[in-house]
Amino acid sequence: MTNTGRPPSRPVQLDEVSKAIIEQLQADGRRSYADIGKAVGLSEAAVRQRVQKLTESGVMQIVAVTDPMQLGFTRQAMIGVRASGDTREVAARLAEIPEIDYVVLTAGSFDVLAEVVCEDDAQLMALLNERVRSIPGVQSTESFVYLKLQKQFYNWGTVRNREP
Amino acid sequence: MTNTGRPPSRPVQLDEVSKAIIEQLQADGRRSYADIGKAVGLSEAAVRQRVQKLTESGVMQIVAVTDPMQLGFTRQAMIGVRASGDTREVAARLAEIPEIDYVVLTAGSFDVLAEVVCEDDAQLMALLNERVRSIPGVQSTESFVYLKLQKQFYNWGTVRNREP
DNA sequence: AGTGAAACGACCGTAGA
DNA sequence: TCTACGGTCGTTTCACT
Repeated sequence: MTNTGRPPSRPVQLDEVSKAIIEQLQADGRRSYADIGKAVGLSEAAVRQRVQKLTESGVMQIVAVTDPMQLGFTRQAMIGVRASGDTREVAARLAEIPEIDYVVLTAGSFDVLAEVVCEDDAQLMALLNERVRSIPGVQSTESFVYLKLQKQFYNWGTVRNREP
Repeated sequence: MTNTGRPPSRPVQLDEVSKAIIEQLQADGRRSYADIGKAVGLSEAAVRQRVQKLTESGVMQIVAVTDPMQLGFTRQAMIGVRASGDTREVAARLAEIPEIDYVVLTAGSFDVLAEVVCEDDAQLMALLNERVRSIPGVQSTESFVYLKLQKQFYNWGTVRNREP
């Protein structure tokens, strides 16, 4: 169930049919295997076997996603963090914050990038000052407040953590 | 089907039961309504009605997500873009690039943030120089290569575009 | 790996509290 | 908005290719 995480010994090669199946499920994760079969030219059983293989091998996952905007989280931002010491610890601390839904360690002029989802500016400001900048090792932060999301396509990486 | 996008006239208030249903579907988007009903203490029909309402109103979506690592896309990076002129046009151009899965217009020292998913450094470099930095209006870019994804939780924003 | 068929279980519409 | 129930369709298993 849980994916091992890291590095693919050898990348999984998908044929056109599997890609088509994934596309169907990207449009609607609950589409029936029978419908998908009709769309890609395969029997229901064959589709189901492929989907099972894709999910069990950890290549694909079918999940619910929610719209933060409609739930009242109207303020989003990316926070760039510069840190001293072990940046993994800083990242782990950031990941503990429920309002932060995305944390990645990076090479570049930031050590960590974190995306926050807040209800308003006040919550964002409080979060930044009270819970982000107070983490030991955090030297400075830079915030990029979202104005408009232009494109979003779902991938997932090596870790999939629920909020703590 | 398509969500209107933007600003919630009034945020949707979810009760504990709906939150529990969403949690079930975040763990497994194909879990049956009957199973979910057992978990949250509701009949199958009631669960189905709530899920239908959540999806039709655009609060929730059930989709397949894939793991770029396992598919051979081992290089990911966030690109910060500084641009002159209309940043919306730059964002639109970035969104046309298939390897870019995430584009957001921001207020801050970058005008646009874009996440790229590449197979290797060579592809990333070519992408940056040939297709990003060549976009009219792009003044400078800064790249943050991903070392480790620490946390990821799925939300979706105002736009959900498939690759062009 | 894929197909086909039969048993089972999930899903859907409707009726009623 | 929930439960109850019957009809329909999807899913599962298995034998076969």
